[in-house]
Amino acid sequence: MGPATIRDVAKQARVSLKTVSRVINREGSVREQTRERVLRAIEQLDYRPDLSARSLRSAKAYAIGLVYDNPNPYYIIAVQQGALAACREMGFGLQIHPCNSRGPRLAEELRDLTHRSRLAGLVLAPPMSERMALLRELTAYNIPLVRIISAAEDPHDGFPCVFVDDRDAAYAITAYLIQLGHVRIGFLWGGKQHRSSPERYKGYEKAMQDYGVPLDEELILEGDFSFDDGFRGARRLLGLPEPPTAIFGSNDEIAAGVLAAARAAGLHVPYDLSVAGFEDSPFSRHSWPSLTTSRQRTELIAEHATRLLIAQIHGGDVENEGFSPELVVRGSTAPPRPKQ
Amino acid sequence: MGPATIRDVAKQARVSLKTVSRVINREGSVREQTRERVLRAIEQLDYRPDLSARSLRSAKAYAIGLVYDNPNPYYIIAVQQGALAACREMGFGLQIHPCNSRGPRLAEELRDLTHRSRLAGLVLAPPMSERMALLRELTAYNIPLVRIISAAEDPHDGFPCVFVDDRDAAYAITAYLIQLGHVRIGFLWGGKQHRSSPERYKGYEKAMQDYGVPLDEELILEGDFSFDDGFRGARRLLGLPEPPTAIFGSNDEIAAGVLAAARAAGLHVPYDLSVAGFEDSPFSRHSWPSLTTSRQRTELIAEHATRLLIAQIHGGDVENEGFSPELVVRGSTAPPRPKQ
DNA sequence: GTCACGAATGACAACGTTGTCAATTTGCGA
DNA sequence: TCGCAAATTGACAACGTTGTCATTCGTGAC
Repeated sequence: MGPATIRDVAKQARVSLKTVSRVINREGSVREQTRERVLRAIEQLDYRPDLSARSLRSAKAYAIGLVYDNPNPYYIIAVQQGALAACREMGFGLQIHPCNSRGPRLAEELRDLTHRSRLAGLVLAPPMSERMALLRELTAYNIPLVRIISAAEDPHDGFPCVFVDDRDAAYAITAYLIQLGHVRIGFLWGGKQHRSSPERYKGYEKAMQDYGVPLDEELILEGDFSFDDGFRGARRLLGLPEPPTAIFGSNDEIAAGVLAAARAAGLHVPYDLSVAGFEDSPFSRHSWPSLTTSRQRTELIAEHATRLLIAQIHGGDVENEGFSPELVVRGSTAPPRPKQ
Repeated sequence: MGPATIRDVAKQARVSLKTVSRVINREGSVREQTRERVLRAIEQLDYRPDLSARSLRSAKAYAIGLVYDNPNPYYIIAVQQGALAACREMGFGLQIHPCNSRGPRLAEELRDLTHRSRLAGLVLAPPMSERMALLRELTAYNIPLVRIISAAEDPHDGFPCVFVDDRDAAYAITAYLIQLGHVRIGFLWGGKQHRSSPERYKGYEKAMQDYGVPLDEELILEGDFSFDDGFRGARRLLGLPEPPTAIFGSNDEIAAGVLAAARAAGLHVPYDLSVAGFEDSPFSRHSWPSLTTSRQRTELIAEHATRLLIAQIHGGDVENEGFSPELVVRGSTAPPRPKQ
């Protein structure tokens, strides 16, 4: 005999199924005395409602999906933690769905997932959250969704989101480097498939322009968020006739690669070269020297996005919300060595 | 009108519900011609069976739970990936369940999870997988489970498992250091709540004994798998009158802390000090110098554990299986500097 | 004591699927 | 052509829950 059912509870408490149901769902219209009898029976039998049966009957869903395609474990774990926190609080389950953002039939895949598992909606992390075509398809399928995206301001494009101002954060880092006295500041791009990459670049560009520092194409290199990109990019920059005195990597992993390249070139960070990253991953704290970077409260952001999704499902008002990363100054940045 | 149901398919194909069900579940006893009509209808209506209804009726579950409490994102992501791979292949869903291994009512928590979400069973990662009391309780609740544990050999204790021979791996690393010529080899423990910690220590101890190298209590320090433990531990060891020429950290994070401490002390790794880690995390590749470590195929191990669980649920024979980590030699180890 | 009315409770159907078992059809030998 | 077993198909109940609606109960006014 498996777990107790509502039927067992009803029998034990000498009430009907429906009354037990009412107690469980706090519907009211149950006398205090009856309620207590039912609660005692639930306690005694260790009864827990079966989510399958419940969502089947009530046509409501009690789980949401978390969709991502991101190689960074720290990011993923933080997003999962945040989403789980919100889910647990709201009594929802969480179904994780790592997937290939370049897959050919992603919309169908997500729809199948949603229907098969009776998901109430989806939280989309970058870069899926930035595919307008995908968003439109999912919306056409009537799937509620909330995006986590990189944007300087509320996009007001009809798709609810939590947006992170990468541009502003990159601006802050660049401005900080400029204020330290740097003029030749290298920039290493992240992956182009993430919208945060151009956003971060725009922040860099804007700060350079605002402070009247000339942009030098030579100091700007493409990449894909990897350690190796940082290593190779830095090696190339440091080999220039007039190398940069500071390098801003689009994430901490790139910056870690830059640190390694600097060390290999015999340069002393931060005195010979300042290095800045982005993300505040443990890398940035444990590297030597520790990295100046930009802290995103990823867990909080994911939690908020999840809450937003659940509110939307409940038919509440849905207000997009923005988060600004904050500058974290550590040991990898210093004024440039005075020219001799 | 929501997603198509089996009823819609039946109507479209002009057959009974049951026949559609038979086609979906490959039960046979359906004429080829009928089968095709049904398949066409399924295709046209984009029908997907509802997992809630299915598991509700068939009393079978189509999802398993993955239970962990581990601060290491790389480990978690790898375990998730492996479990997901097996689940997808077998048509199962995966419910992740990070939890507090020291929680007071863990068994009840897991039972509730299992019942509420109709899970077919649980995959337990360390350290939950090592709590015999917990295992007994779950078994008493009739919850199928498979453990991922650290053990030198099949424990034959009645609880199915996939076991990883940490002891052997630690032996290999220690033996390698000894063969390089090291005699004073420091050992920094991992967290005591993980069985892999004493296992790794035993491997270290056995290698020292086998090679006739005296153990020195002074060189063996406790810790908890963290960067800071590595940093502090190394600082203490390096301050000894007769410091070690090599330090073996119980995981890569500890080893990264050791690297940082060595750098702070002005030592050149590997010439002044050899450092070895454990786990083959990206840390170990991206640190400077890159770390000699031990590679566990975590993803494969988790996939295998999941497969084992599903086989067990299907009532198949369940054979425990062992995995041996392999030694990965990189730049952080070298022969000791000859005494002057 | 009766009546009316709202609160409390219960009977029953339904959600989408599969298990059981009976009904129908098919194929094949006589 | 008929009979019969095997193959194919379908009717119906059931899984555990909640929605709908009817019924019963308790209470206060007359």
